[in-house]
Amino acid sequence: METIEQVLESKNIRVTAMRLLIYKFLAEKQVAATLSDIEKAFEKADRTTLYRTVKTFVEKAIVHQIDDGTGITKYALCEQDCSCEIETDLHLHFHCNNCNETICLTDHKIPKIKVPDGFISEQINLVVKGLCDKCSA
Amino acid sequence: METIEQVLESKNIRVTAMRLLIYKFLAEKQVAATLSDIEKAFEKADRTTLYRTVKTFVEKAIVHQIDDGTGITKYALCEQDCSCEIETDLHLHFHCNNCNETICLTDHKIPKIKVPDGFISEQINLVVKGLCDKCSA
DNA sequence: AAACCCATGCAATAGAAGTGCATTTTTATG
DNA sequence: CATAAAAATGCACTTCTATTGCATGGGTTT
Ligand SMILES: [Mn+2]
Ligand SMILES: [Mn+2]
Ligand SMILES: [Zn+2]
Ligand SMILES: [Zn+2]
Repeated sequence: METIEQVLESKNIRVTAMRLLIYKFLAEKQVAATLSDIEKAFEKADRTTLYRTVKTFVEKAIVHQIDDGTGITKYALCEQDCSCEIETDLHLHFHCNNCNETICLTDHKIPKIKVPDGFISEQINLVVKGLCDKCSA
Repeated sequence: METIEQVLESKNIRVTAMRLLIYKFLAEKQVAATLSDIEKAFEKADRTTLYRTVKTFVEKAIVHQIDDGTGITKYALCEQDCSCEIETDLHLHFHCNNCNETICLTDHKIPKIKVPDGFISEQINLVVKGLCDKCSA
């Protein structure tokens, strides 16, 4: 089992207190977090620091960025050995219209999508909206 | 062949000069338009009017709203008899990473997506990014 | 003609995202 | 250990999209 420090170092991310805290926050959260969620969790810290920390995580590919259509970017830790870049590895995301939370469905990969002749597919974003398991009962 | 006036009236949208112009603008455009595109096309008109006109069109379901992941909402006329709401009728959208335009692939319906037990799917947003036919050559 | 509804215009606000620069903290180097 | 360099953090400010309140005015209805 890798420690958080090891995860960060393996991606050439300097270990700082703030980064450890944010990583842990994302790891414990079962749903994708907005920057504003992170702000609320760390009120002492400056917004810019949180913003840049998450940005670093995204650039170094330990966090992926989710556009669920709400207009607010969400973030979630990548799975181990995830290759966010590779099209065939991407999972789909579910956004609950009731509780407003967004969940990574890491076991549900995106099916092959056909595009017209002449078009070249590089990335795919697939978001399903509806009711999550907690809200559908 | 329905006139624009008839289209609007059939959806209980009052016909005004502005609305006819915006409808025509969207009809002639081959790609999805941003509010800012519409602004540039009608510099004499107030932004709010354009905003509310498009909003009306969306609410009355003659225009659909596209979130292509750029963070800027795009708009495109619905196909005739389109039912934007119904999951099975939705087409996918293509966003070109080069020319930055977004295109409705109205002939490419979204495949059936499986979600985990307990989740209820109501809408699906599928955006493919890459190179469009004009940019891939 | 009068009353009313609704589209339009203007001004202001909200909210997310991003940037420049000063300061502090960490790391590297002698 | 002392010091210089590099990187992270904090604060202020900006940009850009989206949205709302309120006044005005044109068209519709009675
Ligand atoms: Mn995810
Ligand atoms: Mn479309
Ligand atoms: Zn829910
Ligand atoms: Zn293109």
